[in-house]
Amino acid sequence: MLYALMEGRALTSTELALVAAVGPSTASAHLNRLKRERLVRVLIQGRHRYYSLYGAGVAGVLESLSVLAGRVGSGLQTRTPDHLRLARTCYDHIAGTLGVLLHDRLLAAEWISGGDASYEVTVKGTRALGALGIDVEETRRARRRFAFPCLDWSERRCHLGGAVGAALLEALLQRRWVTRERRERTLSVTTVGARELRARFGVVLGEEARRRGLG
Amino acid sequence: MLYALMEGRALTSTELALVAAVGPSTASAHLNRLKRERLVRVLIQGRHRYYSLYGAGVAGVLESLSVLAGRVGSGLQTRTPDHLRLARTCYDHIAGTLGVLLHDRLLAAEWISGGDASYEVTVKGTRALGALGIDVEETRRARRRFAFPCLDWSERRCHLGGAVGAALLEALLQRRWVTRERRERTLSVTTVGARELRARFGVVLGEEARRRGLG
DNA sequence: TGCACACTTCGTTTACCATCAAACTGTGCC
DNA sequence: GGCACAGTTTGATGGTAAACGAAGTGTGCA
Repeated sequence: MLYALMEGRALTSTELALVAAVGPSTASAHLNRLKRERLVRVLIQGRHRYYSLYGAGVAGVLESLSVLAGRVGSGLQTRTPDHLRLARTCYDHIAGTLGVLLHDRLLAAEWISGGDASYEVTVKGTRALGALGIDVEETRRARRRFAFPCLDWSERRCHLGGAVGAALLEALLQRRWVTRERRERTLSVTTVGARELRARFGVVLGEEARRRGLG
Repeated sequence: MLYALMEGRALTSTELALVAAVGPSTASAHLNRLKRERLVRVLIQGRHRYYSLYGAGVAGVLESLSVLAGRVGSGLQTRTPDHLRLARTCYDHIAGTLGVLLHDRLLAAEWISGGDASYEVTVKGTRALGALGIDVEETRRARRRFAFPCLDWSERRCHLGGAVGAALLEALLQRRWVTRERRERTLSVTTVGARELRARFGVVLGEEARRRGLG
């Protein structure tokens, strides 16, 4: 949860529960404790509770801890379960190997452009996404960040976040190119999905075909 | 155990068991885990196993954690041994009461200026430090942070970190105004040092004269 | 007014981890 | 060789904390 908050955005308790892959009641207990110990602060707005890191000090410690864990573990730090590494959701968009590959292809094909803090969707991209049933102009009107590079936890590279990323996930789910696993953030790529992703995006998930059987 | 090792001395597993108030077998289990995770290293000498922190990174994280906990814990935090409180090194610069006092004097005398994230050395400061044998321009070329306020673990106030801080410690050691204690991060102020620090910086370590005898 | 939603509180269960005693390994010393 | 010491390994035990479901509170929207 704390690392999720490192991105700077304030997250609701439900979102944090998803991130941590625990139930809402469990998340609530944890967040209460974190609040009591002054590691997070909470902003109540209507029926939402927005949690964020308490201050720069906390962020600093987390940063130094992660550096230590990274430098230290040498081998064993990337102990992310395989099913989560391959394809999963990050909030409401696609993360994991699949997310990163898609992101890179979108950039290479010039569907999106820019970088750093935010992306734009090109004319070419608008047309191509339209063909997938995504209305980019409508997406643009959502009251949230439009498109941005979101650092991938397991891959340490970027995938596509924001309203466009969410719309893309929606579209892939709609067409059943990917499906959600129950009670997990894990995504499965279907047989059709694997073919289409390869045809349309040039994305090949080598290990995917094998693993999908395992669930 | 880790905080006990923060003093710099290598401790045996029995000593660490005493510190943690657990049985030797429990301590052994914990130390094994810490070793596996590269938080401590062990040096086997005869039938003794000397444990010490794995590196500066670990010490840094512990330091920052304790600072954070200090803000948090409210009551019970300042149980720092006196010899460490007075004067010690923090990586390669001066910390403890002496470090904080020096820092405050440097600011007040306008040898350094700025604050927050980093300091500059003023013209006046460049001249004054030059008189101590410190070439500020050369220091500036070091590939590291130049000068910054470093939060002091025991004092909860800032001392001077970075290349300038390191150069200052070097200069004081060179002139034997302070000396290193064996196997510790503790620093001792010599008789000459006490006089000079008072004359040149207006720094008075009231308790120092008394304590220095104890070593 | 009523329902959906966000989130919390409560009570229970379960799994895990810390701890210890006892037995074992290895070193040093007489 | 034998004893004392330093430390580890093993197996058993108990306490605790993490997790969940169910029920409750409060907010927003139709």
